[in-house]
Parts: sequence; C-alpha cells; structure tokens
Amino acid sequence: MLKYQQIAIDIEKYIEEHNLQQRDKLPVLENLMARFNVSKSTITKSLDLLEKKGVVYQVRGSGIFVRRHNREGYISLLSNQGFKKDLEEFNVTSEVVELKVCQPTEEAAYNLNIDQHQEVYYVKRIRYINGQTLCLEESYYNKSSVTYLNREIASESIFHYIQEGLGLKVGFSDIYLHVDKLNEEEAAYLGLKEGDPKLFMESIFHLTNGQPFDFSKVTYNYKHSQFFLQANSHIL
Amino acid sequence: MLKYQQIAIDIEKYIEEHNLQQRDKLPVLENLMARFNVSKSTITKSLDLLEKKGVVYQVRGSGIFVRRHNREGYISLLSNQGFKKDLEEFNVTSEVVELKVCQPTEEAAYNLNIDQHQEVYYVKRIRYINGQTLCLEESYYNKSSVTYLNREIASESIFHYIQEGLGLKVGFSDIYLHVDKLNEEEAAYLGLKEGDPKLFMESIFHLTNGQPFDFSKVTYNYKHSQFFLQANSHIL
DNA sequence: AAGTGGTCTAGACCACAAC
DNA sequence: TTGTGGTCTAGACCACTTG
Repeated sequence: MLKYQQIAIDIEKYIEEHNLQQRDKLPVLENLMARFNVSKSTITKSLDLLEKKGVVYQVRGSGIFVRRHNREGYISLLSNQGFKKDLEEFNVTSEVVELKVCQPTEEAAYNLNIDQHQEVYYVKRIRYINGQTLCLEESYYNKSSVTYLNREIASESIFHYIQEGLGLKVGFSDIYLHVDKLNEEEAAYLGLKEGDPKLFMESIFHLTNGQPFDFSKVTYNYKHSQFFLQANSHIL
Repeated sequence: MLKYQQIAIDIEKYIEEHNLQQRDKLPVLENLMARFNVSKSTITKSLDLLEKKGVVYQVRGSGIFVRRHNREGYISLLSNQGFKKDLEEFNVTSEVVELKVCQPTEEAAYNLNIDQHQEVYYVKRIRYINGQTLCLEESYYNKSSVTYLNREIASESIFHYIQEGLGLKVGFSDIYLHVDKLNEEEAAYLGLKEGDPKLFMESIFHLTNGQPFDFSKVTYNYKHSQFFLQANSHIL
C-alpha cells in the first residue's frame, strides 16, 4: 500500500470515527505532515485524493474541511460498478437469466473494440436491491480478458471476481444515460408496466491499460433507484 | 495562469488539432518535460488533470494515451453547469418564467444551509436546446452570495455571470437524480404528456470556500436529453 | 502580519511493460 | 535490460484568508 493511499484511508477513517460533519475543520497541513511523518507533497496527494472522492474540500488560506452529502439511499453513480464498494451498504443480489459464450452483436463489438468473430461472455441478470428489482442488465465481457465466468460467479459480484479472482485492474469507464419508456419485456422483468419510465445506462469499462473488457446495457427500475454524484470544478 | 493548467490546455489543444484518436500515444514524459521546460512533477500534474477530465489515460511502463468518447449529442453530467463550457457546443437558450427575491422554502433553506428568513433569488426557467425544450429549472440563489440578478442575466447563462460578473469562484457540487413521471404542470411546460418519463435532478453548488450558493431542481425532457460521464477508478 | 494551502523544482528511487 | 510512468522528499516561493 502506498503512503498517500494509506494516509487517505486513515484520514477518512478518522472523519468517520469522530463523526465529523460538513464544514468541520481538519488539522492543518504542517500538523498532518508531522503526524504521519511524511513530506508536504505526500499529504497533499492524499488530500487531493480525498477531495476527488468528495470527502474533503481544501480552501487556500483557510483550512481543510469535511465534505459530506446528506441523503441516504442514493447510489453513487461513480461507485456503481467496479469502483468503490458503496453498494455494500445496500443489499444487492442477482438472478442470472442467461449466461453464454457467443459472438458479440455489432454494437457490442464496436464498443469493446474487437471484431465480431471474437468471442464474448454474454450475461443477462436481474439485480435486486433490498429484495426489490433494481435493474435489468445485459453485459458483454471480452473473453480474451475475462477468460472464465459461470452462473455462480454471475450471481454474485462479477466485478469483484474480475479484480480478485482474475487479477485484472479496472481503470476507467464511459457511461451514457438517458430516460425512456419501458417496453413489454423490460416491464415484465422489473415488475412494472409497459410505458413506465426507465433510466437506461450504457457503460464501457476499460482495464488500466486502456483495453475495454465490459460493455453493459442496464435498465433501472425508476421506483427503486436514485443516484448521486459529487463534482469538482478543479477540472479547468 | 498556472504552468500546469496552461500545459494541460496546450496538450488538449494539440490532441484536437492533430485529431488524435482513442489509444493514440502522446510523447513520453521526458520529452514533454523538455518541450515545456518544466520539472517532472509539473508535467505529471498537467497529465493528472487531463486524466481526471477524461482526456488521456496513463499506463505505467507503457505510455500516455488519448482517451475520447465516441458519441455525439450527449451532455456531460459534470460539465452540466458551472464546470467546463460543454454546453457551448449545443445551442442552449432560456425563457425566464419567474424571477423574484423571496424567502426560501424550508427545503431550499436547508440545502443552502441558511435560515428561512434570509433572502434568496428564486428563478424559474425553461431551457431550450437547439430550439426544443430541454428542461424546466427552479433555482434558489443565496442572496448574500449572489447579490444581484435580473431577467436579462437569467435569460443568458447565470453561471457565466456569477463567475465573470460577480467574480465568485465555483468549487464543487452535490447532484442527486432519479426518474419519475411528469405531473400536469411539468408536462405543459415541456410540451409533453402527464405521466411521461422525466429525469429529475437536484443540485447544490458551493463556492470554493464551501458555501452553498445555488440549490436547483431540474426536470429534463426525456426526448431531448442524454448524458455521459467519464469515471476513473483511481479513487481508491 | 501571521496562518494556511498551492505551485514548482531537482533528484533519488520504485514498479510495471515491452522487447 | 531498457523504457516509461509513479512515488516521495526537502525546500523555496507564491496566493489567499483571517485577525
């Protein structure tokens, strides 16, 4: 574990254990440098990480402050899959509708940046949150990265398996979303009515080396899904 | 302008001008250090910025590569307001339905972290994208930060005015979203039918010093709005 | 004026990838 | 083995906030 990562974890733990609230002030940089016995840059890197994560905000000339969002039951859009493990605070289970090795659709091949004759795992699942339908998910996993998969794994967390079981490193993702009306099939799977609203999300997940390994199409049950997102303007 | 910001802008410009595509390789660090005549840390900071922004990805032992998303017509969720100026590529105009100084609702006061007797600007707008209804927006601006506002400003970009006209610095935001059905009033404003789907988004914008200055409730027209988001797993 | 965070440097050393 | 990005340091100097 790198120093700056460990320090970030320690600081976050400190915030939770002391139940610090939005706008509470953390010790000053010099203090943190001494406490963790590292250079200024290292502390700064830890704090930048926590800032990116939405845990603190830093104000020049003033201090370092705690940032919290104050709503329960919202799923982090960024922690949705692979990243963070926020879903742990919810009870998410999956029912595997279909699992097979096949050739990808043209759309899936394009998004995975492979030829259509290269094989993929196709997985169709219904996911439940606290016992209610959360979403209907269709995923294509590039078989040259995700070399093995079965129903048992797919009924648990596929991303956990990919990282821990296969040792792959998830890097970044592109997420596209829009709202529409459910068709008959989707409505049936989610226990809703045709024409009801849906949030439709397509995601392309890449390994740290830039290779796409998962293209997923997810239809969310509008009654049991709400999301949050924390943004920074440090992005120029 | 700081060095690392300027370098980030230059690199991004370089990518655009040379029309580099996903997976194209950029010059190596040492090369960039020499070209911009700065230290390694400064280049690294520029690249981290671009990585956060979704413009490049870096692979240890291999190189720095271009990252692009390949879909047109999607609005960046993070650049939505205040951040980036991505909406410039769309033609967004606004019709001001109502603008007044008043006391905030309990909900607005809570989200702005003020007392209910402190005054706010309340603005209700319909926003159009390429001539079609994009969303219905209700916003509360803390009057002690946003000291002045009028219909003319509100018919243009309020965030542009806040930053350039008032000199305020936008720091970070909390965004909450879910999907639901339009009520009669919303449907009328958006030119849709009651019961049609909507994306409903609440945002709380903070200044760099952590003070919330804008609480907004936005209802999107599902036919004319689609969003994208780029995520990194560097977040622990 | 004093306190506090941000930028930038030069250089040592480490970790992963590709040949 | 070499190339390439990542971490970490010590210290100088800068920019913003607060009293």
